[in-house]
Amino acid sequence: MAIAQDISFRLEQLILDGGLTPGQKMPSERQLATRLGVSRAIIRESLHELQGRGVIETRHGKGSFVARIVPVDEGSTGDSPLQQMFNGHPRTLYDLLEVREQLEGQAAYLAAERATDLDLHRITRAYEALEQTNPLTNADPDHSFHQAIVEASHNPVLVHVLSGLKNLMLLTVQASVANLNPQEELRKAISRHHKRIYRAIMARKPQASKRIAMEHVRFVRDAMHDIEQQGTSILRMPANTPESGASTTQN
Amino acid sequence: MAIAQDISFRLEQLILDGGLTPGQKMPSERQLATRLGVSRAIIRESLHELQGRGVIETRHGKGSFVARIVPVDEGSTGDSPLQQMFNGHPRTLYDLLEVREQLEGQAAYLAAERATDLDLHRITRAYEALEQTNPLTNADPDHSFHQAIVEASHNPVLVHVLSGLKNLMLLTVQASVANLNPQEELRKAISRHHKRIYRAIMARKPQASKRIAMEHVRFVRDAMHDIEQQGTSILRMPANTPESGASTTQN
DNA sequence: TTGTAAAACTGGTCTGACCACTGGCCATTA
DNA sequence: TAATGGCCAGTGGTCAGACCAGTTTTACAA
Repeated sequence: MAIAQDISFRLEQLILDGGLTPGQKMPSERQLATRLGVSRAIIRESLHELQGRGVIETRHGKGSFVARIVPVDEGSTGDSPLQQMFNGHPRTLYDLLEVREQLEGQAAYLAAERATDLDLHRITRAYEALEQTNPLTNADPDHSFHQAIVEASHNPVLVHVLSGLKNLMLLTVQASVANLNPQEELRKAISRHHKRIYRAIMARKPQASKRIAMEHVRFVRDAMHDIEQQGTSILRMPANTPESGASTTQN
Repeated sequence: MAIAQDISFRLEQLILDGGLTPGQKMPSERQLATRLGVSRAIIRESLHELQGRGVIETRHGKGSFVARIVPVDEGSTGDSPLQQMFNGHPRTLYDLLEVREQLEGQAAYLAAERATDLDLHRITRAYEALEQTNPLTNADPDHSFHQAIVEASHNPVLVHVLSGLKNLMLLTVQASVANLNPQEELRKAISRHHKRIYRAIMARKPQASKRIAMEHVRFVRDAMHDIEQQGTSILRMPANTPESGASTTQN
């Protein structure tokens, strides 16, 4: 599929399914380009499409904003309490992972329970590809692995929600923390987690799969939390950093 | 006015005023750029906007074509890709509740753990209002109750995701099942659940809150499942159904 | 403390390059 | 002759970097 279409789809999904609320400001075009790993031209084309659909509004020098949707006939609340909560309460990566912990756990559980032979084969292939890469420098195989598991849950809602959260992460994370800090120890721990998750699912042990998957997310969450607390020095990237891979923390 | 907007306006004029008819091919982007005296980037952004409005369609390697369908004028959402996903997918309600089970559980857990005095007060007020209504005929208090709990989790991501799922339910559920079938027994069970959830949160027992909340959702899920199995007659709603209340299974 | 100018954002536009797909032309081949 | 295959020009798709034009924040001078 064309990238621009994919991007506008993801942006719309993000807006509709819980990422951004009406009136809220979207990240700048340059930020979006960086975080989604595409050029600014693509971002602009996608934004124009959403503009055409009335999903967003753009103002020179200020930014793009989610359009206030006037519901069909509802004489509804002008400002949802939700929006207020969001504005004063910047969502954090921590919040995201708190939710993901539950969903990834459930996905692993269902995958262990419902996976077909084809699903297991896909998971295996993704796992093998994963073993040969450094998850901290290249998030793609990592993502594929988790994605395969989620899809094996055979719950489209779960797939959908987790996909939305992943997009949210791309927009939220202020520079990927982990992949700028390729700590060998962290890498090994994550690798160990993957192996355990993989084995539990292949052994069709739902409870174990769930437990391990949740532990995994919690581990990543705690690690990020620690890193954030340690101070900002870690976040400084060298001026000439090659964004090779441009991977974000997939965990 | 921004050039891109001007261009897309002129292009649309061109189409509407008879310059081009539906199905007809438009000049190439490079030609348009030359003739209108702007860069190709602008042309592309304008075309994307028209694309978003459904005025044209673009095919790689071939060109852009005037869309055959006459626009409904309103920026009415045709079919969101999401909705498509759920059309013809009868398991969806079940899938939805499967996900909600996890999230409502987590919300209850966090609420019991993090709720401020104000949060507890809100929950109490919502609960009291709830006690005086029949949740099967009026979903609003029910919704408020659950909403108050979710907000007390102080996790905006959780709030958002659950809000999205609720919207999804409104789109998905073909007629609310439960409230068409006001079975006294069901009503009492749900009421009992609410009381237990309320008490567990007020007592600040995270684990218990989570467990009970999950049981609650699972109960509703199973009930719906049973009802669906019993035959479709229940799902038929009168043609002229007033969506009054439009309450869906809030539980 | 207050004003104002500079700096640091944001979106708007342009350029020129390269990739990927489509369709037609044409030589080779069966 | 008819079918196959490669070549090539045209078209949309994407990218990087540059500069212009509004907006907001910062910092310094009065």
